Amino acid sequence: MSLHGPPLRVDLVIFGLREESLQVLLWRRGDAPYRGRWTLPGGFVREAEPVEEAARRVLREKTGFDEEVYIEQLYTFCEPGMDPRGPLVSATYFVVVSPEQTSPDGTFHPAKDAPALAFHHDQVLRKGVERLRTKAEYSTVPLRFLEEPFTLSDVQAVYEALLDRALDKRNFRRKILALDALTEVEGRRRVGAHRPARLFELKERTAYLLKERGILFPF
Amino acid sequence: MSLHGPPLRVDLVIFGLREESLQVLLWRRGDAPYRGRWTLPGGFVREAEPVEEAARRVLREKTGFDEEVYIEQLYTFCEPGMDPRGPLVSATYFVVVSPEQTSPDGTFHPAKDAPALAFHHDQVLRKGVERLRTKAEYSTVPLRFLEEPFTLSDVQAVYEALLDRALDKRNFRRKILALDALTEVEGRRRVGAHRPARLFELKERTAYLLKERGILFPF
DNA sequence: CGGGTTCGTGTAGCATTCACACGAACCAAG
DNA sequence: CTTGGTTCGTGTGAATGCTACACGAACCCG
Repeated sequence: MSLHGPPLRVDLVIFGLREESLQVLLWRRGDAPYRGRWTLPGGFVREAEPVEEAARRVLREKTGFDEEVYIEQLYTFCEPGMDPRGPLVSATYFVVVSPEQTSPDGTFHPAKDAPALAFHHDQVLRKGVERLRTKAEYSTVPLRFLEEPFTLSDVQAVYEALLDRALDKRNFRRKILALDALTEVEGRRRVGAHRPARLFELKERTAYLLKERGILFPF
Repeated sequence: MSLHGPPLRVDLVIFGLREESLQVLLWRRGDAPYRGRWTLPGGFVREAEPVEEAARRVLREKTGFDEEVYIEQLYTFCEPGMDPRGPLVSATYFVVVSPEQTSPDGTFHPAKDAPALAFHHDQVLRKGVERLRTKAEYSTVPLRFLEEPFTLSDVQAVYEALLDRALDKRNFRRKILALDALTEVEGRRRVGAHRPARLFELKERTAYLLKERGILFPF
């Protein structure tokens, strides 16, 4: 029974959508070990700081994203050998940002064929991708990739990117509207010489899980 | 950036099924603080010990359960004030045991209307119950409540207990068998003056999640 | 005012889900 | 050995939900 434990870190898997492709925010390490390798953004938890708060702080400090993001705990890693410098506890968080939230110092990489990461971060990224995929099937979390207001075509594009297949337009709309998670707002979006599109917002930013026979996909 | 972090513990939510009611294993604290209050079983992680290994060790040492149980990480808690003695990281695990695995030193309590727990353990228990409920809908984890071999009526009883409602016998059997997760084994179970029941085992103990349109319930 | 492109909408066939009832197997007791 | 009581084990039809599919509407630009 120890009076203190290993150093406690938070590491973040930050997902964004750029040009219809799922991307993850990476940093390049400046120091040894793993100098020059890519890592997930992260940092140490301060004394008497709640972990989740630390995660939000790191998000703010290291990426410039504001607090209007979706964040949830992903998994906690602690195995000797994770970091050559010594034992470590790494609490990881899963973050979804919209393109509006910019000015990260890191750079976004496509989530498939991301480069090999330092430390245990490959493992973390894999877990994040897996989590995102299940969220895409059962929840409205993917809507957090969008800035409000958005069109139904925007929404469909998000789900198609995450599920990596085309979806039928009419069926998709029926389904997503049946969730009763969107509200139509005033105005239309007009772009190019096309019919303008209706605009929507999330009804409640908190209701993410679809209870009650709420399996969204498959189609 | 600290050279060490707060002490690291594991705390366990251990579920069992007794007489068709979901129960959770609790200990009574002998020392201050919270002397005499109920807690989840747990313990500190040793130096250079992987957390999951610590969880299995605690499970073994404090409850006598063998390693043939279902265990997965639940959530990691770390907020100042969780423990009056000081800061702490509590990695929690979710465990399902069958009635066969006995000789715990703690005692089982019904999961609904469990007594108020010490520390942050009420929070942990709530999270565990919630996790179990979703597992009951999407996975075969509930089968781990049973000892093998079991009858289909046993299986139905487990799901009915977890979902807290009656299920139709014929539909249930069709559905559970369609998962192709069970294998029939030799022999019958005969009990009382009744028609004997066929016996089954889990086909693979590792395949828990139902992919591919695998929503088990609702009916 | 005509062409090009995206937006927005209904239906019919098919598959899945649900509701529902009764004979079979067994043991115990008479 | 027959009867009674209880659990085991099984099929079908109706309703619901899912999927596949095509075309007019709205707009801007040239």
